Amino acid sequence: MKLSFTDNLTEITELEDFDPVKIFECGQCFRWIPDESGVYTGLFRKHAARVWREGEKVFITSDKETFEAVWRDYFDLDRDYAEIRRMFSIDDYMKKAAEFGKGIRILRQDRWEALCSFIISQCNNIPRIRKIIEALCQLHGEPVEFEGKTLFTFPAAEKLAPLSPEDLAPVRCGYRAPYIIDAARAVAEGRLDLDKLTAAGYETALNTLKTISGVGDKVANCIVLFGLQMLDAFPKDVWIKRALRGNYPKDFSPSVFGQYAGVAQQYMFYYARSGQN
DNA sequence: AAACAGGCCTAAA
DNA sequence: TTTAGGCCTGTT
Repeated sequence: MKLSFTDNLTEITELEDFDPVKIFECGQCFRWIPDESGVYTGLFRKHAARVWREGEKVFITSDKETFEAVWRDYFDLDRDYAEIRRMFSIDDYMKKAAEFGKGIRILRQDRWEALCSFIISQCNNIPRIRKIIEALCQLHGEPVEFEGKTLFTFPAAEKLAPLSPEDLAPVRCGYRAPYIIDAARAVAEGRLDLDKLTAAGYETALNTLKTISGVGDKVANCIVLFGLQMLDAFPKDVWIKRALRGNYPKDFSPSVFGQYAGVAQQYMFYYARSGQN
């Protein structure tokens, strides 16, 4: 990976494994929106940017300082995904999935946002998940002025904690409203300290998250993977279950994919959903 | 129109 | 410990 900076633009070259379309559309996040030419706009906390790829170059509208403080970490740029993909040549299906998903990276997302987002994702489809999260941000997030437009941050737990489920009615999240508020209260009151979960280890983190109502095994694994960067977590949604059923023995354990099983999961999810197999 | 969508919760075997 | 039914809402 090679970096060069101008005033408000970071240019990355010599980095094969960075495809904005796959990163933002592979299902790990819901708030990066493309324009008609494939340029994505989004935020991490209060930091907004546009991101796109032209041939061998990746661009992020960010000065050097913000890139080093925010985006380098957010895009997990110090991890070698090409090397990870090589480790997945252990079986034919996974090899194809990793080739197909080449360019995906696991974002280091905000934990609280990941918790809420995957509560919302349950029994839901992606367009509606996006819509609900966007409404939540517009109604309760903080405005951020960016290139002449107003974007909104993901609302802080403290902001949602005092609300009632009825207050969330305009968000149209249905029966998930009390789940979101429960989670917000747990975080705001300090009962759930997301920052301490990483040190607690996988099992403890998973079980702690599952004490929040509306967070079961699948959602908890998503939070652990996308919010806590435990890349061995392997959330099993219906697509993954289908892929496993069709291509692996019944007693198959994702632990054969090792410490990056979660990355394997993401390649597999993206591949399964693409309908290419 | 009825079923389904990146589950979870509760009650009941 | 596993299984069925219900749940908000929007789309097909």
